[in-house]
Amino acid sequence: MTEPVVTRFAPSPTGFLHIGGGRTALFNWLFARHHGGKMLLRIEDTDRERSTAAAINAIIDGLTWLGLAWDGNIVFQHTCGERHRQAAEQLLAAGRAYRCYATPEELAEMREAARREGRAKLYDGRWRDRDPTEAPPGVKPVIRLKAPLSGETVIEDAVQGHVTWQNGDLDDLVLLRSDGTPTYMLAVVVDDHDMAVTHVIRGDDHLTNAARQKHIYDALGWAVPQFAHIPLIHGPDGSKLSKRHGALGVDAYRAMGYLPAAMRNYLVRLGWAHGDQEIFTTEEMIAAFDLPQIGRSPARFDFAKLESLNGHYIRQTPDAELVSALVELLPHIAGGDELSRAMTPALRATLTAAMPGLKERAKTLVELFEASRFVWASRPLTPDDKAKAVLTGEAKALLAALLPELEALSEWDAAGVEAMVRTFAERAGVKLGAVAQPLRAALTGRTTSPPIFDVLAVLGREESLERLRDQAAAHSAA
RNA sequence: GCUCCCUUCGUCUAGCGGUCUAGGACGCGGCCCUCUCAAGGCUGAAACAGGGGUUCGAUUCCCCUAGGGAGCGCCA
Repeated sequence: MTEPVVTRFAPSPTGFLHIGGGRTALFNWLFARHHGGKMLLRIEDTDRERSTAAAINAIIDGLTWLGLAWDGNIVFQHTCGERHRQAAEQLLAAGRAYRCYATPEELAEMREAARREGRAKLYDGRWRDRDPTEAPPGVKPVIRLKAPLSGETVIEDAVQGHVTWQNGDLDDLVLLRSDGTPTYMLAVVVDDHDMAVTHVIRGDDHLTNAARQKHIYDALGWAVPQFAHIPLIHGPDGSKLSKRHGALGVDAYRAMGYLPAAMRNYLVRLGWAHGDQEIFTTEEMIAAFDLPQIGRSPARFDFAKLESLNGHYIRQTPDAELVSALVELLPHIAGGDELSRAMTPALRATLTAAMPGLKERAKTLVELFEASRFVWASRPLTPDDKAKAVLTGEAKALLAALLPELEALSEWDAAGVEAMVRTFAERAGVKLGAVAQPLRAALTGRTTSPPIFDVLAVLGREESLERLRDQAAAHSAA
């Protein structure tokens, strides 16, 4: 029998959920689900300064929005300090660790010398075998691990393969700081062990840490979990994603109008593939996802592809659901409050009716919002420049002639209006476009919109006619 | 500087020694559809970083070079 899979996502609270962290969480989640295991969530909040409640909530919100549910209670690393200290003491007692009294100045010197001489090892081990009675009075020591001096350390990484380090290049890391608090290296190892984590899936910026952490596992006599170091996400220029590339937090993507399903689909395909398949439902992702197919080279973030995927998911989303998503996003969209204020059950119904035409044309919810303007704009409309250009004297004359015929129409639906307008255009000896474009300009104030007969149907008889009358009035006034 | 990792179309990738005249997707060009814009359909341009090996045979295996990335704290 195989042991149950336990993965974990362990972000530090920095104020938002990093998009790369989102992908790491997704991979952990998919792997756990695929194997019927669990994904735990641990907040690495040993840096008490940065770990505000708001920063922690940002992570929780981000994961929730992405639809990645963790199992069990959230573990807050800072609450495990006593256990970490205990582990360090245990190593000290076993002779696998020692107290080091080197001063910051000495460490700086050592670092400098190492760099100058081209050595990888920074700390020279000066307190490793020194008699503790030689300890300088009044200096609070740190506890360092007695790392192996010779041989090599090998990590069998599920993504990176065998990765080998010469132990001569790895030095004695600090386990416990002089103030008695644990370092990240110690805390991670102890927590992953205590949480019974079987698979550590994280960014490959941690790959070198894995070698050091293995030393700690070995000293403690614990089994090393299966590591999987996934390549980082890079910006379009090929360097690690950072502020200068723009959006870093998943909250920013949410505000830009991306759908969680699209984010998941985009993120999972960054560094992972399943043959030629591009579109995955969550179920399909879970079924297909596994570690061996993860690539080893970093992937650049490509907004164009994300947008394309998002457009696909928008088209796929049922109309009422889309309206809900849009309404929820309104507070985060510039100008969104205008629609929020205008919102009524009737408008919501109209908006829903307009969705089939709108969603076909939007790549983000923000675009959907912009394109929906004609639905809720108040009369008289102010046409944009392109629309104004369409409304030539000739066009206005056509609309004026069309108006009474529309007013006389008994049935008001897309097909009926279309049949009528087509006949009208034929009679007038013009192409349908010559009537449709002015109609669009007058009814939406834009030159692009959903099919014009759908617009007429969505707007309804009264609103449509009023907008056309507005136009006629402006025409005769001019 | 040192350690480790990476290298297929512009981008994400398929490929796991012969099936490769290197496939898909996004983006880009053209055509079709068409009331605009999309969507959709068809179609075109576009890549194995370079050099050595190994092999009957390398995109696939090994080495070197070049380029790129990450990590080198009493941060996480």
